[in-house]
Amino acid sequence: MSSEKKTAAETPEPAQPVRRNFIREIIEDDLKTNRFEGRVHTRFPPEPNGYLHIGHAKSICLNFGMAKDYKGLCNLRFDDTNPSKEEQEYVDSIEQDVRWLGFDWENRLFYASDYFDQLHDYAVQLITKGKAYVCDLNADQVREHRGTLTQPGKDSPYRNRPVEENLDLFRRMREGEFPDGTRTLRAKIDMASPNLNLRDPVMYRILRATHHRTGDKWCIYPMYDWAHGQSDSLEQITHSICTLEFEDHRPLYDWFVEQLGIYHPRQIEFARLNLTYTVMSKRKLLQLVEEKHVTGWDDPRMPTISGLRRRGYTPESLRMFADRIGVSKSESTVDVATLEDCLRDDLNKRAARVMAVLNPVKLVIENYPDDVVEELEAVNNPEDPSKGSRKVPFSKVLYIEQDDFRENPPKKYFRLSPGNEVRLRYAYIIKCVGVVKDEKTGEIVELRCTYDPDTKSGSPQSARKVKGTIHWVSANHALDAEVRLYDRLFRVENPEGDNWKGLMNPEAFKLLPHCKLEPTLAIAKKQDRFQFERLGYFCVDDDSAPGRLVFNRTVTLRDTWAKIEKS
RNA sequence: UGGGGUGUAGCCAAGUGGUAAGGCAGCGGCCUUUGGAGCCGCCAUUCCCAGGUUCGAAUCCUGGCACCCCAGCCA
Repeated sequence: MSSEKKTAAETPEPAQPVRRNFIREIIEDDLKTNRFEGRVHTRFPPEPNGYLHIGHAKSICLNFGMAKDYKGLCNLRFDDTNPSKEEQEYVDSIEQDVRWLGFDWENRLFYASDYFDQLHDYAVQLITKGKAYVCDLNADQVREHRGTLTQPGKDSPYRNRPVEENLDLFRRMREGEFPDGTRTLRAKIDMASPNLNLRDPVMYRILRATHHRTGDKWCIYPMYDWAHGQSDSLEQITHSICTLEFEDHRPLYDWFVEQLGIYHPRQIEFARLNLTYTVMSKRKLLQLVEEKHVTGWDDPRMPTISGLRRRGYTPESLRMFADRIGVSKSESTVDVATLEDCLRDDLNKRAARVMAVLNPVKLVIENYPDDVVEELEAVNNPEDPSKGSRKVPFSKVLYIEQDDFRENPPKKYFRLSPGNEVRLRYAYIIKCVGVVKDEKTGEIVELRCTYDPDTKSGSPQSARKVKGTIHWVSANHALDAEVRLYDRLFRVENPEGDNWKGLMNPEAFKLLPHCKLEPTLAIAKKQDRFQFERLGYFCVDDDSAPGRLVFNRTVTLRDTWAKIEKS
């Protein structure tokens, strides 16, 4: 975004007509009433305790997207207040993922830990005002005093310590005089509040853990509620967008900034994303990784951004998805078909078409000369003529897909069967005249066909129509490749309950070690994406190397035949 | 049975007192040298339920019901 363009007074109307949502309404209202001097400044605040998933992508698109649409800014801030769970590996992956998604925080990369000193000073201020106290209760005792959902809590016996004593104790907490968990600093609010977050919430706990950025400087660490709002305030955030479960925390968020008398951002909550056939909680994703149910955070079956990237999803398709599903406050589970459609929509326009045979069966054209190789013209992308065409070698011996031949074809089967004709894409119409089987297993090992030389694609006499067109590769020219077929991680829409791991889809990964590809693919580079005609979209996997090609299936094409056959 | 939220089609989601957008899925059809793509059509007499206000209610009022979140020194 260029920095020169902001005429402060003009209404920062979104450039394109965009989908309305309640957050835009709030922002536009705040702009109208000049609540934040016409500024819009958001932030994406991940905790670096795991890899980002597609639910985070929704939040990233929302936060960066709102900032962009209203000519504002969006910060990246790591919420790193719990060193026992956070690691540098995670911050690195998060930065990479946000960037890959297409967003830029420019020079505004922050950490809650940047504010540890300031937060400490703020805490001293609250103590001095009599609004916070050091509590000697241990965790169990604090719980006992908290009361229940229906019963008020009891005041801590340490609640009314003199300010001087609190100041002294807090200093000694910070200096490491007390063991972990023996004391906390608590806000003095209301132990009888119906909102449990207001029953004297803990602000600091004693925790001896090495922080990935501050090392061993601190042995007390701020809690989320104490750190988050103040960080927002320090960064002059206008709209602090978070998920629904923090709605109950908003009174506390507001209470802290008001007691401190500092700049007051506005917290807005929206519903987190759920997707069918997968799990989204960080806890469960971590478990899948640690227990080796998947190969890692970037396993192509994972709903993580790195998994989707490796699977072959594009940033564009993920942004399109975020846009399509919208933002609201009602709990929702989006059909994964919506995601898949976004990918197809994007790649249909961009991905080069190519022919690949995943489950090959040999096909011999009996009346085709033994030693001839024709170079046939094939269109690279019918949706985009500017992508031109390429030459594909054709010869007497080919491979076709096992699925494209049926000895006993069902009704409406348009592909090859004994005595039937089919077009070989970009080549000739052929007829099946024989089937060679393995004597022992009965398995079909070879199809014998004849071709009609008058039907060459593009030739004037090629107008003859047949019902089906199938893809093929020339056996002598084919490249060998490994193809990894991926599908939904779980067998059921909503994998819940204690047995959720038992609901995993054993078919989510299938290895095809010997697929046959047209020779064009020899130059495919990592992350290149293609449409394998009639099959789906595929990308070159990170494991791929020259001479050892590895492709991942990102998503299949829509398959009308599969539907017909099912019914 | 405390507090905070949410209920519009199979799944998302607009709608802000004037007569139910859009997308996904599904279903028909056209077209097609990808059973792809594209195109056309269908898909809520009704908005959780019941009353009420109004000429007029998904929108306002009253009373119910259902579901989600909160009792970490996690975020």
